[in-house]
Amino acid sequence: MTRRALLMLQIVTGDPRPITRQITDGIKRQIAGGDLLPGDALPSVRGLAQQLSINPNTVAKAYAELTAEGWLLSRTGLGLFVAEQRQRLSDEERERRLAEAVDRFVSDVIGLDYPQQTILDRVAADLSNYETKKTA
Amino acid sequence: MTRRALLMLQIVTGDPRPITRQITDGIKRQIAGGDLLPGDALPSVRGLAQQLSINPNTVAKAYAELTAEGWLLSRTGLGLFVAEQRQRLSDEERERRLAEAVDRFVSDVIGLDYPQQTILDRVAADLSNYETKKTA
Amino acid sequence: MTRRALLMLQIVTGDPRPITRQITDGIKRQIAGGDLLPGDALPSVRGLAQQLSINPNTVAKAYAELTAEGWLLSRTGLGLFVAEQRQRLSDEERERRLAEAVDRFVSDVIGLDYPQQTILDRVAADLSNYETKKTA
Amino acid sequence: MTRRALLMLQIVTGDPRPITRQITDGIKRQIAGGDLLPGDALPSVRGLAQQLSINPNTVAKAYAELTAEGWLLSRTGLGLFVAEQRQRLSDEERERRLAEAVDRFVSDVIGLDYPQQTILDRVAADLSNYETKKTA
DNA sequence: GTGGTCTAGACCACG
DNA sequence: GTGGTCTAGACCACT
Repeated sequence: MTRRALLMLQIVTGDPRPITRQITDGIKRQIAGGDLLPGDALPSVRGLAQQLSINPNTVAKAYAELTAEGWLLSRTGLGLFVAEQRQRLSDEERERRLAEAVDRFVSDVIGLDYPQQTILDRVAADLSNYETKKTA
Repeated sequence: MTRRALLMLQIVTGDPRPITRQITDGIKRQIAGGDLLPGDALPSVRGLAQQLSINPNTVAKAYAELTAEGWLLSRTGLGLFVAEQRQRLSDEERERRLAEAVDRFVSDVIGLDYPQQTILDRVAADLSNYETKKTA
Repeated sequence: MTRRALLMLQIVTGDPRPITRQITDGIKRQIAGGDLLPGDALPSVRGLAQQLSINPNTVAKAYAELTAEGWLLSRTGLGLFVAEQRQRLSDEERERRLAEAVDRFVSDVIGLDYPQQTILDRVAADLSNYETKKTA
Repeated sequence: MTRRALLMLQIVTGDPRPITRQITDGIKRQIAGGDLLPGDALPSVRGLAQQLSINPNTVAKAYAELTAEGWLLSRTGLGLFVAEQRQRLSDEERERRLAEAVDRFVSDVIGLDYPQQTILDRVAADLSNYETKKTA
């Protein structure tokens, strides 16, 4: 039996991230946080597009990216489902991506004049939403 | 007396960041890290463009952004200098930028499957390069 | 100095593969075969679309897939370039993909009534186009 | 005397192949491997559909494809049976299919960075499951 | 009904 | 000039 996910997503027009990114980020977080479990069915492309009042192609693109990255699994005619999570990337690639993300993040927050600890706390707070739920 | 900065900058072709961003990031980090001091003069647009083998327009754009954000100060006829103290952003703007950066960062590293502590350590390590130098 | 690649590609309408796949396959083979070297610039999206008489979006999609898979590197405003090849996938993922490809291939050729050796020779012939050139 | 085949088939949800393809592949392999012999009766459309918990239309479509390709033989009122000998495809068609399969396979495994010999060994191993049984 | 592909054309950021 | 995003609508295969 497959659960049909509700997907609490909302598109924010003022968000600097492109719509596709907002969708992929939202879904990744829900999977990482345990709100979406492997095997769960996602809303249909057309359905989510209507719900968010955006073009179906935009949803399809977001879904395609998540599928390519191994988060989702497409079963033609049936729909899209949350995939079993597995380690797809090599250690070198993971390290490279972490380094890149850290570099970008630090460049972003430099000059905002926040104490280092404040920044770390904020990251930890956001991050811990996922660590804990996944192991629960 | 004004120091004429050397600007140890290099454009990395493999870097996903646009060139403008690479320049602004590099300069911001050098100022935050104390390698560039208030009053130091920056290389001329043409000079830096030649040094980096890129289009002068790109350098000019990077300088313009840094000036707009208060990192640099233009003294007409003399060139650009590191500003005495940066123009403070409003608290709302600072908070907005921090939240956005954290959000993006967490989305980037989710799914890389690193322990939370590892991620925090990496951020702290990069961040502390600047904290310490600034207070020194 | 960057080479601007010629890209001997042609779209075959009778080909069962979608156009996007024909493009990605063709480029992957040229990279794997050493006809395209890291750093080489690819034809522009619009240019290749015109050359192949297809929609620019189709080319863009093919390029985007190759970029996501690490074959190409996008430098906004400059164009797309052949990336340095590195091991992006974990050993488990590589093994999984190989197994899947073998399984599909065998299913495809079963019942064609070719001797096993004939099939292997054909695979070897195609495969060796790339192995040898890469090490050369 | 006709044997009623058991058909050790199972639909794998994680499989990227459409369900119809999973069925046809499975049956073809069992025939090629000698597990299903000419004259053996196949499970009814409804029975197999129920056994696999899938839509009867899907089973019917798979059976229709196999019948069209000469693997199965329909005896009206009695059901479907494994054909005595498959209808031979034209040499041109066989060659076309082999070339297409090889082309696709090589495109799939390029970039996985396996030594050519490893790939060939894997294909040979899978392939020999059928060659040997058929000649035995 | 489902997702996937392709076309067409507009708009934006970067160099 | 470059690629990237989004919209709109047509067509196909699979269930």
